[in-house]
Amino acid sequence: MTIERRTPFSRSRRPTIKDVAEAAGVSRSTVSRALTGRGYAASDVRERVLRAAAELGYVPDVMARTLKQQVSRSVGVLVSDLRNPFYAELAAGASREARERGYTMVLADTSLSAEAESEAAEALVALRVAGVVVTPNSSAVSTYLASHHIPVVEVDRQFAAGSTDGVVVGNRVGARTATAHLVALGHRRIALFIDETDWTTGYERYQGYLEALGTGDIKVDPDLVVSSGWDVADSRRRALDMLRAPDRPTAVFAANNVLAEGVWRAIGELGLRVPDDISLVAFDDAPWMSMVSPTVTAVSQDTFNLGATAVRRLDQRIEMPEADSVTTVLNVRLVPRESTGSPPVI
Amino acid sequence: MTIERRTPFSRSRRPTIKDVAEAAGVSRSTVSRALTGRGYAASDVRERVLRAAAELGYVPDVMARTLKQQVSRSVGVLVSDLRNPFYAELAAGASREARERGYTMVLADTSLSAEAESEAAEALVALRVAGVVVTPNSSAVSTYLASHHIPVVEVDRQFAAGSTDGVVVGNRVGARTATAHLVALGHRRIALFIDETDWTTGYERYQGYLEALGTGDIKVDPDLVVSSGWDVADSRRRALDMLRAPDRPTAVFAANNVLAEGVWRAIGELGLRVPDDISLVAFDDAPWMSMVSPTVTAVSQDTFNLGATAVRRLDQRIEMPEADSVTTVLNVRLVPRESTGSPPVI
DNA sequence: AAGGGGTGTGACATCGTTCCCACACGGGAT
DNA sequence: ATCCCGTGTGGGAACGATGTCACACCCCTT
Repeated sequence: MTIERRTPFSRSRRPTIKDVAEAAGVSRSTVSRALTGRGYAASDVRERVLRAAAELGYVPDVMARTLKQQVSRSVGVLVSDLRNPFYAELAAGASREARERGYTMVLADTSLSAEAESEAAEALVALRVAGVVVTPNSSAVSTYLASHHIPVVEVDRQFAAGSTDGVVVGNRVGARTATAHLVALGHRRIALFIDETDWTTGYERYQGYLEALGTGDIKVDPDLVVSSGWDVADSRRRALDMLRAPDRPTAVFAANNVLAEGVWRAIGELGLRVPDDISLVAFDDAPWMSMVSPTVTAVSQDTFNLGATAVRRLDQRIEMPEADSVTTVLNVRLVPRESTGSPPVI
Repeated sequence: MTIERRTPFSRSRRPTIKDVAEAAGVSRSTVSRALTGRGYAASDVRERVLRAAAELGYVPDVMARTLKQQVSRSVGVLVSDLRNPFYAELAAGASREARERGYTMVLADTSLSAEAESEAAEALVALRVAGVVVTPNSSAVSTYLASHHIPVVEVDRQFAAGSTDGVVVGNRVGARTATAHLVALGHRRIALFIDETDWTTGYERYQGYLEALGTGDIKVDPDLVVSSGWDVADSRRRALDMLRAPDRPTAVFAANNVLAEGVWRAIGELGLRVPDDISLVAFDDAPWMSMVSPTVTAVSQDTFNLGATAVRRLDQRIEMPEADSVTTVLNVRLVPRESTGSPPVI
């Protein structure tokens, strides 16, 4: 006679499909069929299985399921900086859409570091995610993930247009509209603050700026185009330098919300009146822009939708891996506010 | 003679440990030992294995590993609303700390909905995460996860203090300090805008408010305590009502950044001068508060650190599941700005 | 009575990894 | 010569779920 001894963990072990099977008095296969709804299961048996599963608090192990099925229901989302409301909102949109489509979202903040980005990408490969949405810092991620046959959607900016899907906004049009708005008000010395012009985002906003100047018959002054760093402090410093000069511009177009904040702070510190002394228009409408006084004219992008659209695109790509890659361009909208007016009369 | 035919997928199949083993001419066991560093492996063999793995672009399958080892290296993070800078920053902190400790982060935005929260919790159980950080909306999540033996850290607010870990800020002290600041300036009609008083956060901020009034020998006027909804619009509406009344308060303490925004907007719309007509102090220092004019006095919490600390706590809990539960209280700091001054003389 | 179809169930291999165990080899001690 | 140890390697059984396949019914038809 043997004494059945429970291990100390038997009570605390997570119930598996086997436990449910025993409780319901059927085989594991039957439990699987009853719970997933694939294959036969008599209604009374199904009933019994469901009850047993509920009683035990059984939750199928996604790991085991994915391992067996070789397809997972989670997506990776890689954003540059959650503290920037732009990325936060984008992530929020991605989160909502992912949830709606039954994906779990693995999110990493890559802090604008290429290293963190690669690390995160590798983790996503290891997790066998079904796809990845990324605001890329280089072409490395897309290439790497592509080599592992993981669908990628680049969002906000593109490094691998043509070979991977992208969801971006009308950067060129937006920048052109913003600059043209200034031109129409009579400005001719219009500065551009921009972080990079290598990425599609920066490049196109730059082009839009140039186009608007061209249309207005304004010669481009290279001194008025500032390639600032990526943080508020740097942008502020550069803005202080520029605005202290005697031949300062009468208007500034800041190519994103961070740069805009730097310029805005510099303007405040120098005691310049907006828009009487200087006009300001920003690309990307951050919450503070409609709260400060005067409010800041901005090109507004539907950032939440940007994230949601990216996940939607990713889902479609997962469904149809072989379809041609698509770049979706979302519209932007100029929101005129108080920070833009006629240039000062000299 | 047979023609070897590659299946269409042979090139695209992800390399497994078996492929590495064959390429290196050793067994799977040896590859595993060489790559993980657990167990013997001659240095030349290790070398060969490493090279083979790199060449094939082999990335171990986390699913399979977790399934075998029964412990995962990912944590779940459940936040209420990524569009609120408070939660975004908290998530950013959690993300950084998770990365540093070698966890991948599964994040879900629960949109303040109990249903989304439960759904997300179930997904996390299915994923067999090692632990969960949550800004809870009810005690349900903690209870549910506890029943599955998944460690939980409640952050910002607590529903299961005593049985689960928590990381919160000094709500009572912060609220008392903020209110006392107003009292010290001479205010006696001080309104409180608060969303809920059922949750620890709201309850304690309320208590702090009461304490400061008590210390200042001020009778509490229930009409001045507004239980507003959770959005800007509602808070604004309530503020408009209150501030239009003839016996309006001379100061408002808004218990979070959303309520503060509503009140701030209402003040602006009514054309009241701050702080001459009315003073405003907020709990939770959102970016806009230091940008608007006049700047807004606020109780600042180190939100990023809140998220980071929560993950750190979770990691410790995962290491020592049986230790007593701990509630960590982070300090807050009153940042006096321009929105608070002496009450108007009647 | 034999056959056949529909219905329902269970055995078992499988996914990719880990890790316990067995074992092989060489050298040193007895 | 035997034993034992240290070093290194491979075999094979798990982990939990799925799904194919075989098969056992029962009822109906011929």
